[in-house]
Amino acid sequence: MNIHSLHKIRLFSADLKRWVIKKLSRNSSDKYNLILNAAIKVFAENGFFYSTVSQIAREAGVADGTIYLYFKSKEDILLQFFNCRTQEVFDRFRTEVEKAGNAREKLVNLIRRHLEEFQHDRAMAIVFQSEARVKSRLNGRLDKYVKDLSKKYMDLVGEIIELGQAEGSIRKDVYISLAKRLVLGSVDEVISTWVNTGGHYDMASMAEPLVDLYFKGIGSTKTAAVQ
Amino acid sequence: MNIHSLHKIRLFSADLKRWVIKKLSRNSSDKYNLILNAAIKVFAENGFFYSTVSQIAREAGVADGTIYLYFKSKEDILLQFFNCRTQEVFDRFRTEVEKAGNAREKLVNLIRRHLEEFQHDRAMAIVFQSEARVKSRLNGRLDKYVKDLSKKYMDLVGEIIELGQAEGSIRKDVYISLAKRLVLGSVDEVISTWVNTGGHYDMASMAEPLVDLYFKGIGSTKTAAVQ
Amino acid sequence: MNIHSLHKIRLFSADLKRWVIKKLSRNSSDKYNLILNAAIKVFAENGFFYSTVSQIAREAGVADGTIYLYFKSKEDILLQFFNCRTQEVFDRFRTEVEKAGNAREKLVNLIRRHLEEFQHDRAMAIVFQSEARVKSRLNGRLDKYVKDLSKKYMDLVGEIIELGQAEGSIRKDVYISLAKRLVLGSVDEVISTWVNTGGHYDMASMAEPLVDLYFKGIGSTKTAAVQ
Amino acid sequence: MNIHSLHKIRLFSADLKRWVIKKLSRNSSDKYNLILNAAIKVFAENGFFYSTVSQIAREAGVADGTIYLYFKSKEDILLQFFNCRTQEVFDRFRTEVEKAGNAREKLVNLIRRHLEEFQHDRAMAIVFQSEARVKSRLNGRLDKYVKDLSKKYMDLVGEIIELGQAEGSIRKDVYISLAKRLVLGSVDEVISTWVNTGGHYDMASMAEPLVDLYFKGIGSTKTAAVQ
DNA sequence: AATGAATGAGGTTTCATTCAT
DNA sequence: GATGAATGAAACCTCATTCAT
Repeated sequence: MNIHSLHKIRLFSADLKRWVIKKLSRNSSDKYNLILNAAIKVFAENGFFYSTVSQIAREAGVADGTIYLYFKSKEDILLQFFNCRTQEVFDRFRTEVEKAGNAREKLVNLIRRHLEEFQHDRAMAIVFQSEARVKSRLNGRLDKYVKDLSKKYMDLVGEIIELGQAEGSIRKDVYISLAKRLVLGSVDEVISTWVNTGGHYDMASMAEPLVDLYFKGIGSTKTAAVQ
Repeated sequence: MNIHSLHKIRLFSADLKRWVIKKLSRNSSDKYNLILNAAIKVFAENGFFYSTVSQIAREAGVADGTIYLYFKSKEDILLQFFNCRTQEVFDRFRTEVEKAGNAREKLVNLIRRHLEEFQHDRAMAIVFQSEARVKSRLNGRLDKYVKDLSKKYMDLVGEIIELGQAEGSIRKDVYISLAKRLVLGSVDEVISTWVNTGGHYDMASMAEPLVDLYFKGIGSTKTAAVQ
Repeated sequence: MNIHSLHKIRLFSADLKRWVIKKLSRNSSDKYNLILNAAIKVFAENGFFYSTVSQIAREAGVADGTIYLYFKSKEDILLQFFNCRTQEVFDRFRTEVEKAGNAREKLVNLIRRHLEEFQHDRAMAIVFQSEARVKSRLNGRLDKYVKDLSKKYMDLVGEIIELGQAEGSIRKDVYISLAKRLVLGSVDEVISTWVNTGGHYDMASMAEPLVDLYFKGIGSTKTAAVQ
Repeated sequence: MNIHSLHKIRLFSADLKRWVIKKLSRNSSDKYNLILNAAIKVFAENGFFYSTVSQIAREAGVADGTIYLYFKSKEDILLQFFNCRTQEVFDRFRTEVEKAGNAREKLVNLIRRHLEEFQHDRAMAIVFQSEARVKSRLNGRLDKYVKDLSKKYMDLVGEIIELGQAEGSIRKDVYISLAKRLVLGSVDEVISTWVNTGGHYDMASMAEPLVDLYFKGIGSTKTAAVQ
């Protein structure tokens, strides 16, 4: 009996436990999501590059090789995350926007939903905030999704602003592409701050004050009027 | 003490002087910066994790081993970038802010300088935007610099806003921490967009319109007044 | 609890049984020993520091990476050698000692077995003689095993000598700790010589003459008596 | 001013001190021995393989390159140690042996001197005990010296034993080559133990008891007589 | 479909040695 | 002779991926 054997025995009981839990709890068809969720969790903890396929497999309770039955590669997992997970989320943004009657409400709904979704799934928020901008060989394909998503978001905000201009609630002389970046940038920053400080407070309630700031600006009425 | 001793002492101090001059004048900074710049360029092209030390060495025109005379590790290069490069830049931000007389001008100066600096060194901009948020083992020490810098920036914006409130140019009821995130977030987004679209247009000229947007908001005067 | 549930439970326990059997029966010991033996052979030829992991892998007929499934590092291989291989051998020493009835026979059995074991596995002998004393960073952990083993051996010899003194076959005024070093040192030297000269002659047969020398000394009877 | 600069400045004062000490204390001709001694000290601390040429240079207060003016390579330093240092020591053994009148005294003188020399220079003792047996590519040339030295020692002991037999103080039926290994092995073991336990006690005084043990053996007179 | 032992390419890093000053 | 910055070969080790079971 050597150290190697001893180590194996220790692992054995941990594995046994995992095996029982897995057998008892799973209906064996949703492996794709099981792995994807495990991966997001692992990526959120260690970052994509410092996460290993084995870690993901362990977290998911499957064998390393199993992952390759559902994903082409480690990079593909991240790709799928950006592709389908964030698409789903974005679709819910749209629904929420459509519920509102005017530009301001639409913007509040969009941002509130955005903050809610990210607040609800912190691992997703971390991965999104951390990995979306990473410059990497993934870029070719990752960019495709990230830029697409970003564009959709921008377009959605653009539509709302144009609606507001038509309604008369938003100034006609607003430089739209700048306004869009103002919105997306500040929401992004709010989420980043939330993520970096541990994610313990309620972010969604910041939607209303944020939109208020967009509309009124920080200038005093007098100043604004004078200009 | 005889003449012989005296002579020895004279020689000694001549040698000492020569030794000190040599030690102090060797501008090892040359190669340090040579390598750092090469690394930033390579990181900007491939991303930190997909860059190899050999690539950096080739770009700098030195041997692989030479890099380890100036940096502890590959990670250390990125750390040094965030530590000294960005500190230098930030110091110039402060100078620019101090030049202006009122809050609005200070904000314009800060943002214009920010955009100018990043525009001036696109590789730096790319690395900063890409790697600063990456969740990694680096984080422990990288975060130290990134968070520190971010805090300094936030504090600077905070001071400006408070000044504006004292001046009467900024509303007293502005939720300061939100306003700060509005500013940092939108500037960040402007830079990211610039980087992602190839960095071919003039970003610095967007400082004035951006600040205008902060002050006046996007809301039409009527709406703002009504609320 | 219905029939369906019952069926599931039956299947479950069948699976559980299969899983446990599989886990326990995999004889990973095979490859562990395959690699360990290959390493000992390579170490014996080149010395630990001049042996490369690739050489060991080639000798074992596995890929370089495979080695790291069974050993933490190159150093760990040497550590495992000292830990388990030499422990096994030492246990056989003890058994051999217990077989004998008196001190002299015990000493002969111990030494004969010692010489036999090393003679039987020349690579082991070489590695043991060469690497056990090496001053290195390994020392921290290597020493643990080597000193422990050395102490056990010393204690065993000490017990035998004390037994001899009780029996009356060994002088009461013998400085025990010196006598122990006499025994261990000379056996060590006999093995070293055997190793260095190519290991072609029978070492085990030297046990009896050696012990004879210990007991009678080199002095002529007359001299001994006179003193 | 970055971390790199700071580090350099810290090193500067250490270097300055070293430079002054060196200039003041040395007569610049005995570099060979200066380096050799420094190397022995470093080898004793870290072992040959974990010692770097830079460490030796620092310990000697010379530049790395200077070492190669006096030694062909790192290995050559160890070689020179075994070649000249131990030869010198061995020559003193011979002188000591010649001083004595009979075999027993000669043996005591030899061993006492041996223990004294090693006790006097612990670093030498450590390096000799640790590195002499290391199986390495050095072997080709290192062995030459080590084996030669070992043979000389063995021959010296052999001569003494033969003298003793002629004198009548040593049994005629002693298996000489075994007796030689008994002597060398036990002295070696005594030194190893002394080195490993920190080298704080007086080893030289063990020469007399050791030789006593060689002559009288451990057996009780009665037993010895009976056999 | 699921497994996980085995693979081996390729990365980071060290350090003995050289050579221009 | 002396220096020490620069070199680059070569080592250890990791881990994404494969494939026989």
